[in-house]
Amino acid sequence: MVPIVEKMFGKVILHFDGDSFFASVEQVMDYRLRGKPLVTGGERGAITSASYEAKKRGVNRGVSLRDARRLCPDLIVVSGDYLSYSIFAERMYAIVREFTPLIEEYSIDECFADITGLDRAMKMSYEDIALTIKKKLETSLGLTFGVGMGPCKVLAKVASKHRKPAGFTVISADNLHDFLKDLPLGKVWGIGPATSIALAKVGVFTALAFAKKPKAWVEHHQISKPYRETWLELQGYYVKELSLSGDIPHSIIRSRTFSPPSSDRAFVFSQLSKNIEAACLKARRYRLRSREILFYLKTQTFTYHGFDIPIPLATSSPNDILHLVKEHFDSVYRPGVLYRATGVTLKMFLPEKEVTHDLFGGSTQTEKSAEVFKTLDRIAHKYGEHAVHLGSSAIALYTSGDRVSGKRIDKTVDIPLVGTIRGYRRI
DNA sequence: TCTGGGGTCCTAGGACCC
DNA sequence: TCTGGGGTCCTAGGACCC
Repeated sequence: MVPIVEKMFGKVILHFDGDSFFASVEQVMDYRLRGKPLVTGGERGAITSASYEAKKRGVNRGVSLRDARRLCPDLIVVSGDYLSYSIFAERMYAIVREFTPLIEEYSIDECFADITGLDRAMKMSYEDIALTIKKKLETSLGLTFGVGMGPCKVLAKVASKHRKPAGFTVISADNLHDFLKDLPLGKVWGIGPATSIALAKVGVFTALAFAKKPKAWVEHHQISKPYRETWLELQGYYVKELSLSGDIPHSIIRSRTFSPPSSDRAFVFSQLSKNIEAACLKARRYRLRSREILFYLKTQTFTYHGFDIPIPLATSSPNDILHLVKEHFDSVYRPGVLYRATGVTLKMFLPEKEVTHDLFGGSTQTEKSAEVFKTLDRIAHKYGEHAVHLGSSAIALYTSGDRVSGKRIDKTVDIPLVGTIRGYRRI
């Protein structure tokens, strides 16, 4: 067999992957849940994470809640508590960061770390370093992690997935071939259903088959950049750089599905308003202002209708944005059409301090708004995210589906700056 | 698979310009 | 009969991820 790599690898990359992360965090936080079959995702009626006790009984992601309860009558279903999960994620990053600053916070339950050269500094083998970090994560957090080590992100990820709970796997030039030879392409990070089908059509089914294709083949088939990078990484080259944290996000998205779907204009607009408030809140947390916004309505048939609006003066105040959205809302909204979700994306960020002031007083208005929202953010911090909200978000906040809970809502589509104090949120 | 929510990145092709 | 050619910028939308 022809080796697919001739030279030894240059980089040492680790991938950490929390096992059944959400379900495990729930069990750490509440001892009564330990040792019991548990799933999270109750808030959406579908499983997002299953504990090992549940998995043993055949309850997994993809199984409907109804089937899950049939398989496992004593199943415990909880709603996702994403605030707690992200606190555990922060702790995970912090522990890995004690060993190296070169860490990519990839997702709420995963990260990559570059430990190249650390063997000399720590006077340990790379394997021992990986196991040391793994142990520290597990004892500090009370969770187990799958850990993979390889010369690049793609192979580190293949490795961490290899043995499921609490595994540690190393991929090196010696065993690369064995790991890839039976690995279906669709299981490789970055290769999804569309590309799997396309490659199957030209006779490529496994990761190894793809990795071994010559350059001429890759060029001839016009493989696009992300897949060329994957092709190289499967051979053991380091191509996909870690994106180190501290970078500002490229976009902030907020969307929410509502049930039942609605064609009520005021209701749909209000949902959008609520999303805009939430997106702006996050932008302010990063001290960013946006210069472009995209809003969309999603119909019951899963088609999206959106509108892109440039923002003349960078802002993170929802009332500024809502006035723009209001102008264009009716070029997207169609009476009688049933909508199931709205969403908003803030893009083109500028750090707060770099916002330029124009000559016509526009920026002073924006600055006043910004001051108001600074105060509101302090209130929100104390009383909960939607304690104070825009009038235009009221319907969404007080309505669940078509039923209005509590007081009567005035169904106007307007944007008064400040709404009502909504009351305390229980923590 | 009758389908949450939050992201990133890439490419084709049109608009515009000289 | 074949209408110049080339560059840059921008946007929509696809594909993928957890």
